[in-house]
This record gives sequence, C-alpha cells and structure tokens, in this order.
Amino acid sequence: MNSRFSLAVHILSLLAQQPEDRLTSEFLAMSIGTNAVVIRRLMAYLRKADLVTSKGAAGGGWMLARPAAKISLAMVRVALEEEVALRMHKNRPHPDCSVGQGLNDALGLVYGHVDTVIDEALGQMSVADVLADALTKVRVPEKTKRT
Amino acid sequence: MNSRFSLAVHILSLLAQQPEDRLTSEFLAMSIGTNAVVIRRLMAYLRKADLVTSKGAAGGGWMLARPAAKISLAMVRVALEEEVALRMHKNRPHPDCSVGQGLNDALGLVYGHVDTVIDEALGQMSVADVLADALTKVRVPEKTKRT
DNA sequence: TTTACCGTAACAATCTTTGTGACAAATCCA
DNA sequence: TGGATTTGTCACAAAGATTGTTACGGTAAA
Repeated sequence: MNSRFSLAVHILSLLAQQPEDRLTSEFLAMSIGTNAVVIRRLMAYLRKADLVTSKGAAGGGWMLARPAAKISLAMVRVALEEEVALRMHKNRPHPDCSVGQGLNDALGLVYGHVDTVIDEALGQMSVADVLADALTKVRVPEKTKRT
Repeated sequence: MNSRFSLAVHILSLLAQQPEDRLTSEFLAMSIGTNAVVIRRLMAYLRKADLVTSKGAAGGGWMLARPAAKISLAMVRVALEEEVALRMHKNRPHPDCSVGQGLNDALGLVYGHVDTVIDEALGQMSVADVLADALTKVRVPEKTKRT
C-alpha cells in the first residue's frame, strides 16, 4: 500500500489555499517534508487528469486547473490509477483445486463492487471540503499549549 | 498492499467445501500454491477472530468454526486487522504549514468513513456466497477449450 | 543568455510482504 | 510410553514496492 493519495490531497489543499499563485515543487516538498522529485512524480498523474497545471520556467510552478470545490476525492483516486482497494493473490492454484479455478472471477466481482462503493463515498467530498475541515482543526500555538 | 484478504477467502472457501474434514496447512498450501507457514501465519488471525479452529496432531488441521453462510467477508477483513483502505503519509509537515497541521485529522475522518462503507459492502457477502459463485465459474476442461 | 522552473531517467535506500527452514509443543494412536 | 503427525512461532532470506536523491535536459520569462 502506498500513501500517494494522502500526499496528493495534501498538495491539492495547499494549492487550494492559494488559488492565485503558482507554487513550486520545491516549496511543496518543503511544506510536506519530502523531495521535489517525489512531488513532480505524483503531480504527473494529477496533471494527466486535468486537476492541476504546471509551468516550467521562472515564476512557474503548480496551480489547480479548476476550483477546489470541483475536485472530488474520487477524481483524485482515479487520477492516481489506484482503483483497487483489495488485491488478488497471484499464486497459481493447484490444477486439481476446483475452487481455485473460479475463485478469482468471483473475487473480481466482489472487488469491483468494493471499488465502486469507495468511489461513491469519495465522490461526495471535495478538496475544498477537506481544506475547510483541516483549517478548523489547526492545532493551538505552542504558547497556549503548555500545562 | 498485500493479498492476505484474497488468500483468506480462498482458504475459507476450501474449508467450506469440506465442512466435515480437517484440512492441513500443508494441503491448503499445496492447493493454493504457497508455503504452509504462510497459511499458518494467516490462519492465526482467523482463529483469533473465531472463524476457524485448529488441531495440532495426527489427523489434525483446520475447520470452519461456524457455517460458511455465517462468515461475512467483512468479518474476514476485520479479522485480518486491515481496516485501512487508504494510508496516511507520514512525512512531518513543515511547522509553518497551517494546512499540514489539521490535514491528518481531516483525512482521518475521510478514511474512517471509507472503511465503514467498505465494511458495509463486504458485510453483505458470505464465504458461502463466494464459494457458490466460484463453483459456477469453474473453467471448462482443457479438452473442450481448444479452437 | 541567464535564471528559475519542470520532466524524467537512473539508481540507492527503505519498507513491506512473502517464502523457507528449524524446532518446540500438542495430540493421537499403537 | 514412544513415535508420527501437525500446529505455533521464531528467525532470516528473497522478492517486490515505494520513496528519496542525484543528475541532466528542456522551456519560458526577464
């Protein structure tokens, strides 16, 4: 399992917070605590799905390609091409095993259904929603935190 | 991502097919095409969740602890303690990043919801259902397959 | 034409999962 | 009781996936 979805939502939230400006990969990497190449690698998927635009020159960087409210989490998931919540095991069943033969097909149906259900759930939440939610939860500053 | 869920359902289907007999780890491993230790490692979770029983001696092996129709796929998922379809990224956000602070909490809510939805979907299907489905899909024998 | 970016390939480092061997513990059966 | 069978689990190797890093080419703005 990977954490690209979380990373993507994090980045999209940052972009949503400053819809006017282009943010550089370097800046995003700093904010999140990783490397700029990791950001670019990930953003390639989001760009392909028309969720963000990039510009590669001085003053360049990343922007949302549309309002944050119009980017659902399901779109993000689809963009990342990670539409499998459960994975098939890939051992070859013994040829005499009658269950093994049909099981993959049966499981395939189940997994397809699960993925549909996930997308329905994620389809109801937008990046704007997540950002708003995150901002209401900002931790109290250090000063007031003691004792 | 791992494929333990698929493996578990496969094994449970095999046990469901012969509710009277105890099947050994060795036999299950052969049927599925893996190692007996892998089976035991996995079954430890299912046993802890009271889905199967084991007996360690001559004539021993594994059996379902209840009828296959009473084992939902959601129970299997819970038993495997894999209740996270999406994973948090664990980079420390930069302290000045106001989004980063609250984002984990916001994502946590989202992920919790997704997991709930998955369990609802899997709760409606039993091992007996999967087995029945698998058996209707048995591939045609080699002979009739050609041309 | 220099500068500040992105794009991507290549490779290293890390983490996770799966496979394997070894051996103790439990239980059955003669 | 003793031997055979099977689980339970540890330890470690192998394989695979993900993430981090360096390097370098391309592109557009100033």
